[in-house]
Amino acid sequence: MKAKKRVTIYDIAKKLNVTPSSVSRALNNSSYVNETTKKLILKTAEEMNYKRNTLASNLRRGQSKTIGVVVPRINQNFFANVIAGIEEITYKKGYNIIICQSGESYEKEVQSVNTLINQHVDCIVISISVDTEDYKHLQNVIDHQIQLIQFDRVAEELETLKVINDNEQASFEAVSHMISQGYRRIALLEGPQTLNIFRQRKNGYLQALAKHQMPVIDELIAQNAWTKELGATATRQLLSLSNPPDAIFASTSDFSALGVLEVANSMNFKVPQELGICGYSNENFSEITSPSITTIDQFSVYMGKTIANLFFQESENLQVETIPKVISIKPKLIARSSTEKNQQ
Amino acid sequence: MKAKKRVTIYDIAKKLNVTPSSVSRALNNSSYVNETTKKLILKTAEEMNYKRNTLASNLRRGQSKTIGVVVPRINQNFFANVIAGIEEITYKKGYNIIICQSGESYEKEVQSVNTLINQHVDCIVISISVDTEDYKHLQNVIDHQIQLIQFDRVAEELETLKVINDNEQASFEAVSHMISQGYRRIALLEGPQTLNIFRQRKNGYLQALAKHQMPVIDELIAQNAWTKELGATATRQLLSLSNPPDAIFASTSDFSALGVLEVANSMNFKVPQELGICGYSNENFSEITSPSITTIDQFSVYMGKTIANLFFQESENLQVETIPKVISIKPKLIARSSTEKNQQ
DNA sequence: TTTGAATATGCAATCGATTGTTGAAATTTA
DNA sequence: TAAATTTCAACAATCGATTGCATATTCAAA
Repeated sequence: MKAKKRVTIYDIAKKLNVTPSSVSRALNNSSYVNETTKKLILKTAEEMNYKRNTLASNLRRGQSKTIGVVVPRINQNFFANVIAGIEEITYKKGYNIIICQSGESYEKEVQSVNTLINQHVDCIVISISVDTEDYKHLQNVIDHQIQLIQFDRVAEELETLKVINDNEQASFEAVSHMISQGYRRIALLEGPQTLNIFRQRKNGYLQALAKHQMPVIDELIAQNAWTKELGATATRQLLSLSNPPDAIFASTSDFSALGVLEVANSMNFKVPQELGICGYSNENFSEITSPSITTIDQFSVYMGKTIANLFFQESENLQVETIPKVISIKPKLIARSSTEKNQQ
Repeated sequence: MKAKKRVTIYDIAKKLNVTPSSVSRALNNSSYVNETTKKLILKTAEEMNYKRNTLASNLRRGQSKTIGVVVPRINQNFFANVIAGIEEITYKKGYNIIICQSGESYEKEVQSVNTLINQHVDCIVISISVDTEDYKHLQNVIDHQIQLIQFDRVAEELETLKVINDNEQASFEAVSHMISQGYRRIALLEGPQTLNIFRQRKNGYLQALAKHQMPVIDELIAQNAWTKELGATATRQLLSLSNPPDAIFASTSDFSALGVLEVANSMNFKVPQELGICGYSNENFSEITSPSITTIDQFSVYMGKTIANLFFQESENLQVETIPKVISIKPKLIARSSTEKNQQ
């Protein structure tokens, strides 16, 4: 049994003794077909189990109705949520999304972007990897007239559409909250400063300290503590200082905050009385640790929807050139037990 | 400034005064081109920033080098991990994946599958939604000669490639473990029985009871308790019984197990002494609740890799018809504090 | 009956890349 | 040097759907 060929508009045309043009017009609901023949064609197409070849259609039309998404990892809550949000909107408009993971590698990011350009996607949505330090591949996207939307981790100098969180503000609020709770030696676990989001979060931390006339103590700033393990290691060092911090802001993620909590427990620091903890991202587990962890919600699903809507707005709005636009979503501080020093 | 057209092989051909055929051959590294011209063409293509139009290429070649994936939700740990696993393998082979979410709706699942057929994907990987009760759309995939791989939640009667967990065995082991820990009245939170995985987990539960000559008590089996909220509600009822259970197996997910834990705490049942709890899926939070929750790891990323590898094996193996094949992955029981009755 | 408009359909080019066939030039062999 | 062979490139068809233009048909108005 050899592979049957798929049914094409030619097959339908032949069967009904009309031209492929008419079949195509009928399927696209064009007005230039007789109502009767249109119905007949649609009925026959249905019967013959015809499926349009989107490849051919897109080639002819010069668009693909596809959006490419590049993220470091899809099995990371934040990114999975953003993608879910994007998909929810694009689906309704009949668009598909192609997903690529950069795995935090520059090489793979470039390759992913190239694949998407080859695929003639109508838009590329990207959150860059830690490794990414030059943006030729992104410039390339623009040069190919493909809409580029950066989100969360963005290359600031590139003038593209951006959907971001106001990290600095959120971070500022988190640290201010800790100060108002009575914490006085607040340590910072910072992420790789190549990523703008981590720079912004550090800024927010510094500004909150400044606003409250508190000194910046270098030994309380731990670099590159952006996983649970690295967070734990950094915490071990911090808590071993002769004058240890009374609070730790794990600005990178709730995972590192979790590392902090575990080390604090094992070293017998009482949370939140002797050590306040604040994380970032509102991972689902942060609510159920004991004590529950204060964190920052980024409205990730909403962010995804915003990205998709932005794309559709821009593509309907037929300006010759896109005006670089930045949509900033204000994250929300979620105060929980891990910073309730006052109440104790 | 009007949109520049993209560079095509014709542009390259014209510039170098050769034919498009030669350009194509050079780009595909065919042997029917002179080594010198090949190098020249490749160099020029590079300079002109040429990107192959995959649409045209695929149309001509009759394949798309694309795999479609349909899952209920992508921002659910298990599915996100499976997808990550698939992507890891397909990426290396130069394949793309297109993701669709069914959102547990039959309608949307059918539409997603149709879109993927239209896209001429080479393979469709699917885990069906709760709502799905007929399989015409899947049969349709087969009729279109598209490789179909079902995973996790599968339509058993359809003869396709399948990658599944041995749910029954895992469930059997989990309940046996609880029995060996000394629990005697073990309740079951079951999921919608339309899904095979939930039927299998129930079977495992029943078999474990049977093996240990324990009676099946109807009032200890709670139907449709497959979210955190539903799990909590069911638990409230179970613990209010005149003769409440001394353990609850939340066979649907760790989320419902979490619901159980919270209700147990609020109703002052001591876990694990007075109430044992076992979940399913090994969500990352199950390790850090207090007490930590016993659960079952499904090796989700590995499952994704298995799926992708299976596809490539089958497509290389040029048999005329695929032999329905089922790969079963044995999940692993992870015993934690929530079932440590013995040790207390 | 003729003219004009409206409607419906056919024809053929096009999107960009691939590939089987053919023929010319270059190289090897006799 | 002639014949045989190899190497390389051109030509043209093809994948399936879309669409501008041309033509045919129908019907109504003049």
